Amino acid sequence: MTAPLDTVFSALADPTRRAILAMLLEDDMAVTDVAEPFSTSLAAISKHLMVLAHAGLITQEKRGRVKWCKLEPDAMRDASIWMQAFGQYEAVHLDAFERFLAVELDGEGAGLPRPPNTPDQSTN
Amino acid sequence: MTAPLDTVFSALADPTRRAILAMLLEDDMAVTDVAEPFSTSLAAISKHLMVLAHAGLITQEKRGRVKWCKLEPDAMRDASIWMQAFGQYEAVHLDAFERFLAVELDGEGAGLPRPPNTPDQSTN
DNA sequence: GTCATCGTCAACCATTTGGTTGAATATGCC
DNA sequence: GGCATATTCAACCAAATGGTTGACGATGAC
Repeated sequence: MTAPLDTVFSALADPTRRAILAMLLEDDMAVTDVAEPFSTSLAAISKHLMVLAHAGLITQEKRGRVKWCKLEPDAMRDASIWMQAFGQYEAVHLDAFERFLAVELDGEGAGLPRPPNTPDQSTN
Repeated sequence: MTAPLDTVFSALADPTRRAILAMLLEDDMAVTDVAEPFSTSLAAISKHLMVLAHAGLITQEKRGRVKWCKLEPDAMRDASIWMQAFGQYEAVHLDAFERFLAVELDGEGAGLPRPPNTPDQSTN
């Protein structure tokens, strides 16, 4: 159950959050340690982490009094695939790509080329 | 001069805007035609188009009294690459996609990103 | 010239977002 | 128990976002 594209893309739209994800690429981290390099308050970072967790981009596990944050790169998969439909393939290749998509994701939520008239996926 | 990741990701965070991009995958469209399938006002769609243009995801050209919108998939490139930096460590699930990629397209340096450590681009 | 069409602008509104501070809740340590 | 550490909660604030409506400037058609 990957988070909706809305949630993932908007989580990624903030530079602080992207920087946090990059930090977590190295290793799991405690909330306090995540916050350390930033000049913003701990509470603000805590909120950012909640946004990331809500998007599925990280998971958090409390061990003792420390809450560990773990990167979940899989959560980017749908968004990444969605983008590649545009970024790498010109319309020529689209048909093949759609076939791929139909198998890989089931349409819902991807909002892809399924012709117009599907302005939205309710999951906001 | 690709738009900063902030701008691109936040442009993509809205379902209406993603739907618009998907429509433009088919063909260039006039503003009025872009707006047609949506229930929101033309002015609202016009704003969305401005956001997309600002992110570089589309370009607009006025011919006569009609303003044509054209998809600019290249603008997603940096964002796409950024995301793939995370995906590459658990490429297992991407196998199918990569096979598709290899067959359908010839790399074009589009290959997977340089290793982590390129968390962000300062250009905000 | 007149009229309809295309699209944006301006003013407004409600909601969300990213930030702050200070208090509160766990939990570990001695 | 008492204190320090780790994290969130609550209340607040300013700015941004997505939407609306009505007026307005261009442009094409007749």
